[in-house]
Amino acid sequence: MKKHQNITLKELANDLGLSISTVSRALNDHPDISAGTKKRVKKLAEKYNYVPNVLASGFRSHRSHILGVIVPNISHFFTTTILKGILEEAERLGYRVIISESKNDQQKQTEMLTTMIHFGVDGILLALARKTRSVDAILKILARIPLVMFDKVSDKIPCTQVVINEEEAAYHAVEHLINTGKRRIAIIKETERSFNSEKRYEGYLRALREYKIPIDEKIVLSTEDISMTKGKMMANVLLSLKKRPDAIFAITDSAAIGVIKALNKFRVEIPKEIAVVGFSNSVSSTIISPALSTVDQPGNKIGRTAVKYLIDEVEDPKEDLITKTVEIKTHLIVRDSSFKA
Amino acid sequence: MKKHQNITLKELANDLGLSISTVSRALNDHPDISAGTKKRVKKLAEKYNYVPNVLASGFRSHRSHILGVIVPNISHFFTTTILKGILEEAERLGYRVIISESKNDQQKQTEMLTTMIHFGVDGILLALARKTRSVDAILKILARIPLVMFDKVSDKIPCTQVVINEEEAAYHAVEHLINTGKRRIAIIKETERSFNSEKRYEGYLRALREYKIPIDEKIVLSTEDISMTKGKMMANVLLSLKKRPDAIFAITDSAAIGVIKALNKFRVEIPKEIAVVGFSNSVSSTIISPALSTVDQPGNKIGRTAVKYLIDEVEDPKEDLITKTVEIKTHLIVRDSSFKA
DNA sequence: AATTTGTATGCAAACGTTTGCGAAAACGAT
DNA sequence: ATCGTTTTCGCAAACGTTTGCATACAAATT
Repeated sequence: MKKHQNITLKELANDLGLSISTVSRALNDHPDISAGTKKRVKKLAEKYNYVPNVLASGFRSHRSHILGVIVPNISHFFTTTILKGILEEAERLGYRVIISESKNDQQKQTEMLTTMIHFGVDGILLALARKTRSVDAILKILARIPLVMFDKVSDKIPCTQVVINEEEAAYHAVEHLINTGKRRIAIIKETERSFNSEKRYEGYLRALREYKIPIDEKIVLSTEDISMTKGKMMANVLLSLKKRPDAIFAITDSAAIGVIKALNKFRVEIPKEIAVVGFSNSVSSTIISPALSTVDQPGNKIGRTAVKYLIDEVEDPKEDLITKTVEIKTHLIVRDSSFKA
Repeated sequence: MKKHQNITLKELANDLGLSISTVSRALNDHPDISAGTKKRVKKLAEKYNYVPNVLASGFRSHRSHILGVIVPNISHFFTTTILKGILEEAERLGYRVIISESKNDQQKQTEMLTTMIHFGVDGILLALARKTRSVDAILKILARIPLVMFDKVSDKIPCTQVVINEEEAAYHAVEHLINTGKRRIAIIKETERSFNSEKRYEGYLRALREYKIPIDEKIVLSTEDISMTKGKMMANVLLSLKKRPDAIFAITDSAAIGVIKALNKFRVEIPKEIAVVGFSNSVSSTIISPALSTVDQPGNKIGRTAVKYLIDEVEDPKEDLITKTVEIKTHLIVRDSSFKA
């Protein structure tokens, strides 16, 4: 017999000789209830190990205390660090988290958004699927429940967004290469209209501009579905150039690792001939040899702050939409694939 | 005004001139309702885009359609592949999944189990925290709601368990080394009473026994909190031996990678002098050079089957506890760290 | 003493669904 | 025509909580 034999408000009330409503209010610290009864009630509740039936109270008060999270791919290390942060903070604040993977499929993403609403989540955390063309569906969601975006965001959606300082991070990565004497710095970025890629490219451009290094289109490479394999391919392209670069900035660790593999294959000395810098500080960046210099993104903090802002909104809903961007600081980790300072 | 203006059963009933109960039953395919009305009801429900209020129905029927998952660490690649499988299968069957991390902390684990119950999950999927000494708390949970364990299990808990054929997988890994001519095969395993480690060790022993290779305690190494660093340390130990091994089987990819790093450092030729085989087929196994031979564990399948069995139990609860072990087949992936067949 | 104000508690409705039971309608068999 | 069956449906209770309103009593004001 698997029974929910949890004690209920009614039983507490009976035991105390009080009404259900008084007990309920006492437990919720309602100002109408005297300090004495509150204490009495809470003590007994404690003793009987009373926990409110979440389903019932959620049903009644339209609050499930569940947050929905949608990410493109749960397997990316960086994503898991964010999820860790989300889980920790949510649990700390008494919320549970349901997670879904959009697999970078826009349709799946909108589907998940609506089913999450139907499941009664109190708010949604969203990292946009790549190739999200239309944000209409998301705007509709936004009109119904609190939404906070993180990592993969869009400026077309008026909500609070928690991101890293992509542009600045990239700027510092490139600046680091410049500081170690590199002057012909290639970049490997994404073709598709990716928010993150664009920002990082901007940082790259600004660094070159500020250090008065001319921009050479020949070593600005773009690829779609950036990956290790694509990194290898792009490295091959760069190696075949008459004027080879002396450094490569890949906007993704996986691509950077592909680059290193290609350079290793052709016995190019890293970082002497060509230095390499990646982005994300994935586990693999310390596995590859030479170890990859990369930008560390504090995923945990991103997750925590995203949750914090979301719950703020859940518990104190605003009438109007506000666009707020919270930038989390990153920092560069210099390893053997580029010179130490 | 963020309102839930979802259509309800009542409104449907009014529109159709039927009672709420009839509409409810029609939508749930109750045999009492005629085919005609069912069709009528479903059509209108479709038209109005009716979705049952999950909170309400959950409250009433004691079914939340939410599954709880507890894993030690969400950041392990293998874990994320399992989670992927869990998410896919659960969503396919109309369930949501809430995930928690025990961080290998037994107390946290029991805490999470109870809060999950209080949150009204229909069933729980559990991968045991390392160092779970007492299973009492889990047995209590088991008495209340369906529980299925996976990956990290314990034979002290009478429930269905979905695992890989640890022993056989290890056997084949070692057999492979033997087939490539290796005769002095070291193993790096865990000290603590880890179910997985024990099983893999048994497989190692059986392989040696069956191929009549004597077991040398000197090259059976144990460590706690097995990791890359520990792998390096163990490799150093093995290299300092008078009679070095000609192969190392690490029961974990991370340890195996540590081994490779150490061997590389001392310019030991892999696999000629010493071959290395790991376990898990993590992403890093293709990043390290030489690429690591390892046992691939089909995480996705593990997740899917675990969910399947759990939902089976949820939807058709059994009176008695049954211990059933489901073994998912693995297969060895041979890469450059050992000889190709 | 009468009235007002304030404090502390209880009553009962409501949230949307499921479900046991009863009743009406339709049908068949006698 | 009568009775029994079966089919199809509605009534109403129940799940545990929250909350607007009413009530009771005490304290304070006039």
